[in-house]
Amino acid sequence: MAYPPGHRESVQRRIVESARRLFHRHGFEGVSISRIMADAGLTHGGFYSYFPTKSALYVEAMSCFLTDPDWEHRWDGVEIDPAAADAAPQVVRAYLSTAHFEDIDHACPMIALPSDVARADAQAKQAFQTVFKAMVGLLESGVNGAAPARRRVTAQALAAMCVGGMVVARASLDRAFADNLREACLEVALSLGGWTETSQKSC
Amino acid sequence: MAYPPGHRESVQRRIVESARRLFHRHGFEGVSISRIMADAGLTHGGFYSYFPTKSALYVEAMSCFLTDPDWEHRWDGVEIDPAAADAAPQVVRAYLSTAHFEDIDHACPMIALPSDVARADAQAKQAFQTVFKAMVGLLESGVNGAAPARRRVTAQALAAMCVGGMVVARASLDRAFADNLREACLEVALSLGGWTETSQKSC
DNA sequence: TGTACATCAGTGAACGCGCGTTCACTGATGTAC
DNA sequence: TGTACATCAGTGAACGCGCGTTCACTGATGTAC
Repeated sequence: MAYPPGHRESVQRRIVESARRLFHRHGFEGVSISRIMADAGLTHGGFYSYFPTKSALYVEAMSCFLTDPDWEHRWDGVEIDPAAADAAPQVVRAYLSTAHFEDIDHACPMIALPSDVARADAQAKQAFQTVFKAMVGLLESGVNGAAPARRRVTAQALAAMCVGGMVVARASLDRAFADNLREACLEVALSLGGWTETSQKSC
Repeated sequence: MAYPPGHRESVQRRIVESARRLFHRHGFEGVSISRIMADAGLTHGGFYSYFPTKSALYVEAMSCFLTDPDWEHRWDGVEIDPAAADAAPQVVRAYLSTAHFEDIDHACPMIALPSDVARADAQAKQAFQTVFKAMVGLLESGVNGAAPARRRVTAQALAAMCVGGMVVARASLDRAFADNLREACLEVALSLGGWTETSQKSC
C-alpha cells in the first residue's frame, strides 16, 4: 500500500461532509462536483475513484446523517439521551428551535432537501424515508395520554408538523413570520404529545 | 397593432402555465427556458420579450396559483365554497387527499417547490409566504373549540402539518408508507381543528 | 541509515453537451386607402 | 373588394460558460534490501 491505512476512508468522509453541507445550501443541481471536491481540498478528477456518480454521493450525503451517532444531540446545543423519558419533547423542542433554523449546515436533511428528493432516484427516496421513520420512532414511544395503538398516528403527524413547519419557515421571506410559525408548531406539538405539564425546560 | 388584442396576454398565460407544470415536476434548475417555451408551442428566443429573467417566470408561476380563483376547489374534485361553514375541514381533506398527492401538475406549489424556494430570491420567498398565509387564513376561521386568540396558532400548525405531510409523502419511496402518513395527518388534523363530530363526508 | 522501486491517490486537460441570454432578421397580421 | 404597407410576435444562430464524466499521467508515499 502506498498510503497509510484508513487514508481513503478519511478522504471519503471529508468528501461526503463537504457534499452534505453544500447540498444543504444549494441543492443537488446547484452544486458541482468540482465545487465539492475543492471544498474537500481536492480537484475534481479524483471524484470518480470514490463514487460512481453524483447521485450516489447525494444518497451518501443524506444517509450519513443517520449513521452519525450524534445527530439528535446537535440542534440547540442540548444533549439529548434517546433513552431518557422526555427524549421526545426534547427532540421536538430542538427540532423547531431557532438554533436548528439558523444552522443550515448541520440541519436535518429533510428540511433542506425534500423537493430535490421527490425528483431524485429510488435510493435517495429510500434514504429520506429512513430518516423520517427514525424520527417517528423516536417520538412514538414518548407520546403521552393516548392508547399505544394511536401513538404511532400521533407521532407521524407530529413529525410531519415539525418538518413542515421548518420547511415553510425556511422558504418564507419574513424572519418574524418564520419565527412565529415555529413557535405555533412547537406549542401545538407539545400539546399533541401530552407534554404540556411535564418538565418545562428551556423554550 | 399587428396582432389581435389580448394575444400577448393569452400567450403569456400559456407560458406561465407550462412553467408551473414543468417546475412542479423538475424544479427550478431542472427545467430550461427552451423546454418551457417548447411546451407552450414556441421557440426559446421569444422568451425575453415576456419575462426579464428565468427567476421572474418562476415567481410568476408560484403566484399564479393564488390569482387563479379555482385553486381551493380543484383537489379531490370537490367543489369547496370558501365561505361555507365547513370549508376548513374540507380543504384539509382535499389537501391531504390521494387525488392531490397524485396530481403533481395541479398540486399546491408549496408541496413541489419548498427547498427550491428556500434557495431562491426574495420575490420567490415572498410569493411562497403569501400562499402559506392564504392557507392559514382559510383554516383559521374554521377552527372549532378554541379561544379566538388560539385559532391562529392552531391554524398555523395545521397548515404546517398538511404541507409537511405531503412534502414527506412525495419524498418517500414506499407508496403505502406515504399513504399511511397522509391518513395519520388527516386524522390528527381533523381532531386538532375540532372537526371530528361535524359532518363526516368522504374520507 | 540510505537508496531504488512499486504503488496508487490525486491531477488537470479534454470530451460533448445544454444552459441563460442576446439579437438581427422573418413573416403573419390588421389597417389604410 | 383588393392591394400596399407598417407593425411586432416569433425565429434561430450565436455568445460564453460551466456542467458530468473520462483518462493518461504525475509524484508523494511506504516497502524492500
